[in-house]
Amino acid sequence: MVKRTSFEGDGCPVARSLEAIGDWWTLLIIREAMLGLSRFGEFQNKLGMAKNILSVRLRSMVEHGILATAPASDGSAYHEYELTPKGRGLFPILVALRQWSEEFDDTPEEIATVLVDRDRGRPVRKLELRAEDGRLLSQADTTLKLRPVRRRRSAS
Amino acid sequence: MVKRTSFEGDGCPVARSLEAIGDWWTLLIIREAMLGLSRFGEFQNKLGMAKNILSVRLRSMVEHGILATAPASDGSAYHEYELTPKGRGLFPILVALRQWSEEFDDTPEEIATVLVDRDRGRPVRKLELRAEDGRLLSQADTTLKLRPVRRRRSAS
DNA sequence: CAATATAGTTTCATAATGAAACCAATGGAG
DNA sequence: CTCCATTGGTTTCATTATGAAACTATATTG
Repeated sequence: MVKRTSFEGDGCPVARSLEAIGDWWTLLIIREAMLGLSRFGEFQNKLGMAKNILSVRLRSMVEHGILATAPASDGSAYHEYELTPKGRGLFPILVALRQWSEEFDDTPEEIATVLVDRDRGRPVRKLELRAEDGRLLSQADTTLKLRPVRRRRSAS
Repeated sequence: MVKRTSFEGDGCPVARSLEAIGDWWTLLIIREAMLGLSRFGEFQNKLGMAKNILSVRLRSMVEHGILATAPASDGSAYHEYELTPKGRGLFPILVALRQWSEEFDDTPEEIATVLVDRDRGRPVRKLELRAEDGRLLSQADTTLKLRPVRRRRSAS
């Protein structure tokens, strides 16, 4: 073993995202950040995780551009962690994970919360994958295509 | 340290799904399974991972009901791993991860593939989250609600 | 100024990961 | 039927990651 294998150079976009968020804690930290938490102690309290691990994770997330540090909004000398647009972009992943649990968990009655539409207070629909023309797609309706290699030209 | 913390009892559905698929390899194995791989050697070859780790992962996925073993379809005495409905249900998560990379990766030109609609061969749209009535929702349009605790009644 | 809270870092033990060697059961060639 | 390669693992061992607890430095509160 040299290192826990890294997927940085991999052409697979799934592998690439796992490189940044594919560990046990990162997505949970993101989830809490989306709910408004921003301070080290808040994360540590809410998640009950070891402080050294939290420290390492937060640093890594900042390096990956998922979180950014900012001076504390309450005027204190401490700083806080806030989601960048890249971090907020993880929302669909959290929703997908949630919906998978809701649909397939053996004991779904233990799930404490429901994601609702703020206006109506009604549960949201399942995530939908659609074709360009709007047709709903399932996995069987999709394929992977090699991305056209866009060669850079000297002029134009 | 006693154990790598488990999220089994947690009420958060995100944590619950991470319990099953929140490690470095599981989702990549799923991805390959969705592309049609089913044999131990195929996974090992394609992913280039250590055999002992693959062995542990496959066993865990079978235990979690994501994969099932079946007699080999080619008539040999070996068996193969195939996705269960629960496993196929992970598709939106893979799509969400892919789209996050596509949108936020620093070097998106390195991404090798595009997910297309099989009929037209055109790239799919971004995953859409909609309200019951069909309105498109962003994170800001949603909230978490406590799930009503459904008490079990003796009769009725 | 003393006490306490915040945000970490350090130290140490244990668990997970990975590479490589090993092994048992097929499957195939002759 | 016999020998050999392939498949599908397990075992062993070294290294890395994780976690609990103690420790520390700075900031805030009384």
